[in-house]
Amino acid sequence: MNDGTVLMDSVAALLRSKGERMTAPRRAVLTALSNATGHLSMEEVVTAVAESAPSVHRASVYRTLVALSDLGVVQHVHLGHGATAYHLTGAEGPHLHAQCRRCGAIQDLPNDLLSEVARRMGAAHGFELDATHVALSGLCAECAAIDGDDHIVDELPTDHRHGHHHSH
Amino acid sequence: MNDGTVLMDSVAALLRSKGERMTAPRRAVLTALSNATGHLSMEEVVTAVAESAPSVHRASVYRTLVALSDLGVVQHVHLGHGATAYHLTGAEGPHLHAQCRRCGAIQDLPNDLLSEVARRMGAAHGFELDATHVALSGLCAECAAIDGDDHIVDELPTDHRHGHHHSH
DNA sequence: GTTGTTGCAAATTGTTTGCACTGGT
DNA sequence: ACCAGTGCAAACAATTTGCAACAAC
Repeated sequence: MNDGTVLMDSVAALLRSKGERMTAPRRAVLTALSNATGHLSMEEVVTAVAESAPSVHRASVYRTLVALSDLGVVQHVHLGHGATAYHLTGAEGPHLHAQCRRCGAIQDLPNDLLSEVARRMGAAHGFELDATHVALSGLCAECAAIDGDDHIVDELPTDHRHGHHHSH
Repeated sequence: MNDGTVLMDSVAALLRSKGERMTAPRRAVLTALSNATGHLSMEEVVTAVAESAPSVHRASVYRTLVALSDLGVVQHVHLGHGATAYHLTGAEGPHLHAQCRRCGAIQDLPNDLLSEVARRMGAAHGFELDATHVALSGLCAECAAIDGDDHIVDELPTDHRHGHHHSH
């Protein structure tokens, strides 16, 4: 549990400056995101919010996440499957993400990792890469070791995100 | 319209070797994928299949795509949003994909583009990158030019895939 | 004839929306 | 007091699944 008054106030100001309002659900979402170490899936946000404010409806979490995204306060990262992870902008600075397609663990990566590639893509195809927006896919060290013995999941069981899990 | 007899036969053999069967729906899906120049979304596969075999049910396309993926005959690429694109394995050799988050266009990229990065990730984090499996995100040349003037879509209207569209 | 596969409809899962009401400013 | 934001339920969309009929082998 974090103080978070500063965050709350600055976002409140930002909201008001656009004619929007700071409300309990929005506070709850912000709290959830700021207490989280890393990234949260929709489901995780909903769960976290439910703990601190059970009356907040699922739909409001969706709407809040959109609102805060528009504001630029939260960012989202598309993970391999259909899942999306959310985190406060600048929570830990801009960085890239890689997700293990077997265990679902997310790994943060330095944001300059792809800068050379980005430059090359820009030069060759005019494509302006935004690598922070989608997670790279692959196998984490642990899973790469276990590797081919049992078959690869790819379509994860709909929610292993974050943290390392290893079924065996 | 392509011949495709060779493909059909070899897949049929592969299927039989695993106790599975070559059926009309599967042929239709294979035909759809082999006639396509690039990648097809589920919707596009369904549509293409419907043309050559109207009696084939949506659900069978889903099941077929899974079956053929397990077989290794088709591959899928996760695009920015929840969408997934399918293509025959080796249709045009392994390659990377980048998707414009504004217009949704998909760009193929040489498969060695990330090899240096992959090496670095392997060395530093033990992460075994499989870059062909998820599309990179960014802005294509055209959209980068238009750029910031109207707001970026990101969550695409559920189906601009493939080919360039520019609403204005 | 056996059994993998299909078509269909119903069940899931994930997200959005219309609307009357509540609460921030 | 005004109107953005909320809770709720219903609408949507996308995908999966149980099952009887069917067809590949």
